Amino acid sequence: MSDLTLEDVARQAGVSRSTVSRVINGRPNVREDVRQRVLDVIRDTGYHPNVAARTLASQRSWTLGLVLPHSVSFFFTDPYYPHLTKGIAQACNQYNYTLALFLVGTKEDEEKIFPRVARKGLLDGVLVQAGHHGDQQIIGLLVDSKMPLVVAGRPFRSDNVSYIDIDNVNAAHNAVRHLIQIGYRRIGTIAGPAHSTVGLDRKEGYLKALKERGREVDEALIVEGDFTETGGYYAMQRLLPAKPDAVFAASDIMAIGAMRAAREAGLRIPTDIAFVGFDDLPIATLSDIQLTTVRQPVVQFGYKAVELLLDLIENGLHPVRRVIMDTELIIRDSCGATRVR
Amino acid sequence: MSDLTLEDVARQAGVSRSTVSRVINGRPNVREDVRQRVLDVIRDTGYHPNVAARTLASQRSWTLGLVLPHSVSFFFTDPYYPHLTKGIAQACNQYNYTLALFLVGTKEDEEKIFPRVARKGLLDGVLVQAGHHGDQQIIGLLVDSKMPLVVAGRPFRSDNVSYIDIDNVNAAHNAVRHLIQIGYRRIGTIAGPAHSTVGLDRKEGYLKALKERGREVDEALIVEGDFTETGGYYAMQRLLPAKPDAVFAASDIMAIGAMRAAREAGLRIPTDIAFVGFDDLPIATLSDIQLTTVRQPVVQFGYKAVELLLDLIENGLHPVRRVIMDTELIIRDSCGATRVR
DNA sequence: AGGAGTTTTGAGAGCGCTCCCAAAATATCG
DNA sequence: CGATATTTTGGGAGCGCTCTCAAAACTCCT
Repeated sequence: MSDLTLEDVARQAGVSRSTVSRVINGRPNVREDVRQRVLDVIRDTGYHPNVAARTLASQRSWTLGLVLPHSVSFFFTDPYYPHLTKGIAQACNQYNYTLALFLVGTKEDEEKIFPRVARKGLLDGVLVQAGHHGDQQIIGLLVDSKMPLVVAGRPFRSDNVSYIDIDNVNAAHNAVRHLIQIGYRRIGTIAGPAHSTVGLDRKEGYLKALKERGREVDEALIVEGDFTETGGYYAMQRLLPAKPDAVFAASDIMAIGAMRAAREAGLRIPTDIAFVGFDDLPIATLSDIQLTTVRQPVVQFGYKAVELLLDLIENGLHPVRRVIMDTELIIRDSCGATRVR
Repeated sequence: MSDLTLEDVARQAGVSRSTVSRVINGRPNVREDVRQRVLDVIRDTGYHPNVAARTLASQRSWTLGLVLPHSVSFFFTDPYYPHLTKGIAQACNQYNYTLALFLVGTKEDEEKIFPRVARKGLLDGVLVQAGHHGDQQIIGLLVDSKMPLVVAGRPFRSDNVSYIDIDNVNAAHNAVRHLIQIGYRRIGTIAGPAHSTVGLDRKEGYLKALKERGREVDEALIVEGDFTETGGYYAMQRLLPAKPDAVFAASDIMAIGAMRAAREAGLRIPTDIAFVGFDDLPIATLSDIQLTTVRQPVVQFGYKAVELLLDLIENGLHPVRRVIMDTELIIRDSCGATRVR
């Protein structure tokens, strides 16, 4: 608790500031007995280096920023984000970094936050959750400032930016192909918003699966949701008149909402209508009917994103890195594959 | 982008470092035209002060820490926490503070995080989400270190610590009284864990309401959940044999789980069994049946917690502050009050 | 115009650390 | 055993800012 300085420790250990600094930073060229003596003093006094001083002198803050742009205001409605945050926080703990969280709520927030984030001195690197048109500004700012940056999710303009993503097209493709194979004829989709790469990619996968089998694409079977439960609910209501016998939702939470709407309309799942979600969050197994869904490794995704960022910090921004993580289709009850058809 | 320093700005504006510093910090005693000149240079150059240097010199980091101890590992299962975080982040943005997030996952995390948090230099103040036995250690550490500290939720030992909470006893009391007034006879509760103050307080409110009406307390009608959906589900299954006609759940998410169990057991809500939750998160209105619940101002709660912390930082740690926020019973369908009985 | 009071300005000393460099101590070898 | 190579150590400058204090520049009186 004492406000000890390096100096104090040095004096007590009978060595110089430099030596203590070496010990603290685990650098070589310190005689073993001296190192031990210093370590003892540090333990006894409960000394901890002053972060600000260290940052100033070394130009390294050991702090990473996580920016959640306004576009992820559904941070609070989609459990995906807490899980992602968990992975990120875990990695930060692991690598002894502090995590600074920037939740952009309003335009004014942006003005306050963006300069802070883009400026050296506070952050060693930044993670941005993106994939939305509106996120281009902060990404551009960060790229220009040469701040080490990893985007979680494919950004719209991805030249010169390192990002980590899953293969959304492929994952969606697999999911829909599965529905086709089971034998569904009228497969609808609740897509994500058109201004998000995730939404676009998953829809593309859906279309790809249909076309591959020579199916005609019925626009009435494609509706857009906003990655919220309520959004899924209303999307489903719009989808209902087109009489789908199966629905691929671009997120679990929308699938949940959609199933609610289906049930309200008197449909039984999966007898009357099948559902496949995306994410495989715990919530997928909590509804009355177990949701078939695309599992993506959310927590590891966050963890990996941090590791990628550290790589950029250590080894330079170029060449730009790309990481694509694997997904897996988890078959449960809601798609009807588990019962005889 | 440039790595400008105060010095550079001063030179360009033809003044001294001190004057620029005054301008930046909005201090008086700068001639208006000089101030303007400096401001212009700052704008033109895009200068931003180096955070580390400022922190070192002023002993103020303009950073607040949010510690989510291991006990809130359900950070990821209960939407309460994201909402709380939102309020906290909003306030930080508002007051120009940076928010550092410490998610304690494991014992090893504690060892890394606790010293970092308790040490001056990184944080100006700390917010701890608590109310769990296991949280006493970090609270004690922080109190000892004289770090400005606000606990969100009543801690077990609250002497010498400033905290913010809602009146859980009273809120639960109201909710259960409401059920009694409607006419339910066998009111059960799914309480929170006994090692949490929230769990204890809400249970106390439940008991208080029963006793007030001279009802006998049937231990079979009291089961414990863990603030997860699954926990609520299993708790309800244990409760079912006792044949309750109404259930007060200590959180919305547990109420959701409990209702799922009730439905599976063939009970209709609220005809056969009524439910009241606690929190009034958006999720309360998303199940097939609208949940009657105790509304607590989660987002404002977080916001207020930050304001309280800033008060401690500005005006000293003593006297210890206590803030209790109001709750409100929101009557919807699940309690059966909206239909004739 | 001169002096007291007030406001504005700048010099300089830190804040607590890192890191370079040279000096001191130790090891190595012919 | 002295000369050279190597390792260990400490001094000092500097990271970019704040803040005190005294000097300089203005006010406002009489």
